[in-house]
Amino acid sequence: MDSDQGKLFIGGISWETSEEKLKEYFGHYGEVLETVVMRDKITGRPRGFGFVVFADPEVLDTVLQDKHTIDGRTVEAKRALSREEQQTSARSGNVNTSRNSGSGGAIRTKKIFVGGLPPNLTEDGFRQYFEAYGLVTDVVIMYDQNTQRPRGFGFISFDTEDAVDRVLQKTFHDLNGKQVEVKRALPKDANPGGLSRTGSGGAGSGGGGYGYGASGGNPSSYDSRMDSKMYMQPQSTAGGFPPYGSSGYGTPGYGYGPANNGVGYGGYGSYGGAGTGYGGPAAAAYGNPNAGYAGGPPGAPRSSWGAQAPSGYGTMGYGNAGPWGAGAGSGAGSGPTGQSPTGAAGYGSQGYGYGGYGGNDGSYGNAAGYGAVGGRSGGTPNNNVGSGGGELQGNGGGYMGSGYSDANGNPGYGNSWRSDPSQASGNYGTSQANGPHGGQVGYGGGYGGTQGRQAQQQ
DNA sequence: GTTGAGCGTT
Repeated sequence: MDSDQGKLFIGGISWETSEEKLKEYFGHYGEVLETVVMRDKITGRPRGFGFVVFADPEVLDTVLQDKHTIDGRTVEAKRALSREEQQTSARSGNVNTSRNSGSGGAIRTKKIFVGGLPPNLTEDGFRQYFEAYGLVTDVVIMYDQNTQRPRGFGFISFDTEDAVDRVLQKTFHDLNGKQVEVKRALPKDANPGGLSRTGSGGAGSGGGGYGYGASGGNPSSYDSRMDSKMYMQPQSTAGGFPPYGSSGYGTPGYGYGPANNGVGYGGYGSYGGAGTGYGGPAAAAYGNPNAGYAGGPPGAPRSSWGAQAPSGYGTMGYGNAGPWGAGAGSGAGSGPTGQSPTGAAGYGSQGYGYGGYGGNDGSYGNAAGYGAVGGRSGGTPNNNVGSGGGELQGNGGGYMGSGYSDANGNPGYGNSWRSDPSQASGNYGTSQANGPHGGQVGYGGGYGGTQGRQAQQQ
């Protein structure tokens, strides 16, 4: 972590040792930017350790080789671990590795948290300094609600992530001789939890959903859409979304994603709700991704998620889930847990969503289109269906009816589908099972088919 | 006594 370059952890210090003392002592090795002695928040009693930050990280090499005795105690100096590393138990000696901060990182935001602000700093002064890095769209200095005293931190928003990256090139900035520390702003409101509810609840969230989908594969666009709501931040909060992260989302961006997803989904959900509206949010991506998923909720597929995740996710099923099969859907939405298991449900939903989607894209307008789709999907995945699908499409006509049956190939959607777990369609089937949406189900299937079609036509 | 703390409208 850049911010921790030049930072030493000093353990075992005397309770008598102050920041000043540390600074004086370590100042012999080089310029000390900051020292801190950690104290108990409540009692104020020193906790026996602190930190020293050198302007020049190379000084550490020397310091680390020496023994240090301060205030009569032999203290231990080590490279400071970043908070992230602390929690992840990444204990190797090299501190600067697993960090995604800064330019190279996948996570980007437009807002920066600025700590260590001098009390007398004005927003103007604050802004003027950062304007050197890009267009500043917002400046905030926080004050205590009661005392109106400056709280020592604030925020700077830029119009581009690039500007943020530039600022983050270094952790400490000198505002007229004062040192401030910059970090990416935390998600103010990114609570993984309530997502599905929230999202699905209001159709209004649709907008959010949109953004999401779009950004799905592409972290950068993310913020722009959700704006103030979500900020990704590399640190501890990430923990909040363990599942995702672990699953493969792997990249930080994704990990966070979940939170977002919640939102995004919501949006989708609304789509589904629309029922008619197939609208289409869904994306082309579906066809493939879903299939994979649906097919094998359990084991293998998982990995696939990872890869496809970006696109697929967004769209997928969450949204749908909401509307449709409440049960399943919500599960997925809620998230983390839902992942694999829910996946099943969710997927099914997805199918739906797609369907709708496809409808839009493709044909759209026609009901027929749907029908066709339905058939299609069925067909594609399954042998039998195949034929059916084709027909349907051609007809356009029987959207639901024909489509469905065909797709299933069998009367019993749910069952038949299930029989073919491996297939994407299978999932759809499942979703269909939900019932109300059965019609939609058809869609889902149709969707996939449609896509193929379109492609062919084109 | 050995790995931090501050995160939002003004």
